[in-house]
Amino acid sequence: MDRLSAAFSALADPTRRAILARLAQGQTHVGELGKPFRVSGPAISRHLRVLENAGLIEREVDAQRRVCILRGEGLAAAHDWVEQYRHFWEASLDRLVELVEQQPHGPPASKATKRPSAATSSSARKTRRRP
Amino acid sequence: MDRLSAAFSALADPTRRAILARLAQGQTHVGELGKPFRVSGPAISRHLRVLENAGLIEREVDAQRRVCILRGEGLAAAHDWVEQYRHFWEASLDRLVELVEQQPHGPPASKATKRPSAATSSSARKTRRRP
DNA sequence: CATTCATTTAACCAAGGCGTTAAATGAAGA
DNA sequence: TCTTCATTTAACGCCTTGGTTAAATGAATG
Repeated sequence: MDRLSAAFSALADPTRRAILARLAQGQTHVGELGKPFRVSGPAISRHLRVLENAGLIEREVDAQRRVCILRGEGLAAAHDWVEQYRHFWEASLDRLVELVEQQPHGPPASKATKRPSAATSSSARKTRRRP
Repeated sequence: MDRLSAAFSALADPTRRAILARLAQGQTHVGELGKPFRVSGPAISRHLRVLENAGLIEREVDAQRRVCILRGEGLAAAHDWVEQYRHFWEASLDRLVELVEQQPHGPPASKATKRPSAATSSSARKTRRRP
């Protein structure tokens, strides 16, 4: 399986995403990682293997414990792939904003009833297009 | 299955990613979409169903043809999730850049042998952190 | 109306994913 | 060394996935 597919596949599981979220706050050992979930040890162990194979985490031996560390680089490829499509959802949000602003009872502090271009109105979103 | 998991799961297949890439250039019908792949019609049909259930595409009926349209908004959640981790891979790239710049035979036009902070050297990457 | 084209549904199979419990491994500590 | 703790491996079951072929559906066309 290619690296990109492996990453997306690993991210498709909520438990694994939660594990990554936990590791984002700092490294921990396997037992600690498994605590929040009502699954057996072996199940956690396999989730970690999946994450490791996808290049999203790394494991280090600390005596009888195995410490897991987030490897953010593994997410870069997935990020870049999705990033290519950013303009598609921003474009449709622009259309939505336009539509709302065209309504007779538009947003309170709105000065214009219709914005001139999609590029300007896309700034309505949290994740902005860079200027 | 939650929406985020569905999106990541849909993206985990190279054929489906290729279909999305094709749709990014414009809408097409099913037959056209399936041409590049050596899989049967039903297989393509099911890939499209997966993409549709994940909210990544939309299908419209055009006589005997079914036209597929990319729905970029479906990628926004996946993007935002991964985006949270951006600082992790940028941080490690910073460390790499630092390491390279510390070498005796560093990059030609380099002025300093060691950069002061991670934030500044992260600009070495294509996908930049916003200021 | 019969045929053909485009696509989906049905039925099936092989492979893989995710969970379990039981057993193996290996370091720490009594 | 014997025991205990932390984790992994092995072996099993179940459900999903991705592919196939054959049949159904439904619009277009002769």
